[in-house]
Amino acid sequence: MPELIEVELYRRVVDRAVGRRIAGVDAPDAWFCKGVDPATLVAALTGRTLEGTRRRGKLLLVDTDGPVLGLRFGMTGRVLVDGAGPIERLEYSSGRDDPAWCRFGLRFTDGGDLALIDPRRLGGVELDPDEDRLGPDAATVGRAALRDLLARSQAPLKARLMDQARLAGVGNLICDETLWRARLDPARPAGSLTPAEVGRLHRHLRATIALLTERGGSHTGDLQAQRSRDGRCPTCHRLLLRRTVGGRTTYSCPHHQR
DNA sequence: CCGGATGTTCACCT
DNA sequence: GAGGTGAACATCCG
Repeated sequence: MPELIEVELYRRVVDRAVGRRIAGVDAPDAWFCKGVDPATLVAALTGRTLEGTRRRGKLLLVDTDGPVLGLRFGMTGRVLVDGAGPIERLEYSSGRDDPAWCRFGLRFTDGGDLALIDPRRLGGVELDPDEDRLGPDAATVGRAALRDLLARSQAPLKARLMDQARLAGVGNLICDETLWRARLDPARPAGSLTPAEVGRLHRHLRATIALLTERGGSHTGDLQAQRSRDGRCPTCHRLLLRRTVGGRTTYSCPHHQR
C-alpha cells in the first residue's frame, strides 16, 4: 500500500499517540531494525515521550524527547495505534492477521500501543534517520524545484520522478497516474521537457496526490483501474502500453502521452 | 505452477 | 559519473 499518500494517513494514526510515554519496546526482528541492533533500539526509546510526527516522502518520522524514530513501510507495511489504523474501507487484506507479522511495537504507559505490521518485511525502523538523503516532498515541491531536478537528465522521466533522493514520496502508482493525467510519456528523457510541460507536470502531480488522497489511496486512480494486460485508456479506450521503465512495470497511453 | 506486486538497497555491468 | 539490471526480502493473488 504505502506511497506518500498512505504514509500520510499512517502519520495521522501515529499522531494519536503524541504525548504518551513509552513503557516498553518490542523489536523481535533484528533484520527490521536498520542500522541498529534491537537492544540499542529498545534502550534508546524506553521511557521517552512522543512529541510529534512528521513525514518526508515515504518516511514517517516520530519526534521524541530523545532520538527521532524513523518508520518505513515497504510494500505491505501498516501501522496500528491501540489496534486501529486509518479509516480505510478498501483494505485489501483477506482477513489475515498473523501475529508474527508484527515487526515492531511500542507499549505506552497509558496501556495503549503502537504496532507496525508488515507481512513481507520490506519496511523497517531506524533511529535518527538521515532525512537529507531524501529530496523535497512531492506533495509540496515547488515548480522551480521540480524543473531543476529534471533538468539535464537523460534518465527516463519516470525514473527521475521516482528517485527518492531527488523527489520523495512518488511511488509506481502515483507516478503512472500523474504522467497519464499530464499526458507525458514516462520514457521521455527527464531533461527534454519544455517549460510548459514542466508546469503541466507540476500541476498534475499535486492535483493527483490531492485527488487520490481524497479517494483514499494510491490505488484509487483512473488509470490504476486499467492496470492489467488488456487495460484501456480511460479517455480514448485504446489499449494501454505495458512496459518496464525505470525498472518498474509501467502503463501508459501511447496516443495521449507524448 | 508461475509471474508479478504500492519499496529499497546493493552488487555488478555498460 | 550516469544509468540499467537483477537479486534479495516474504506473502498473496490472478
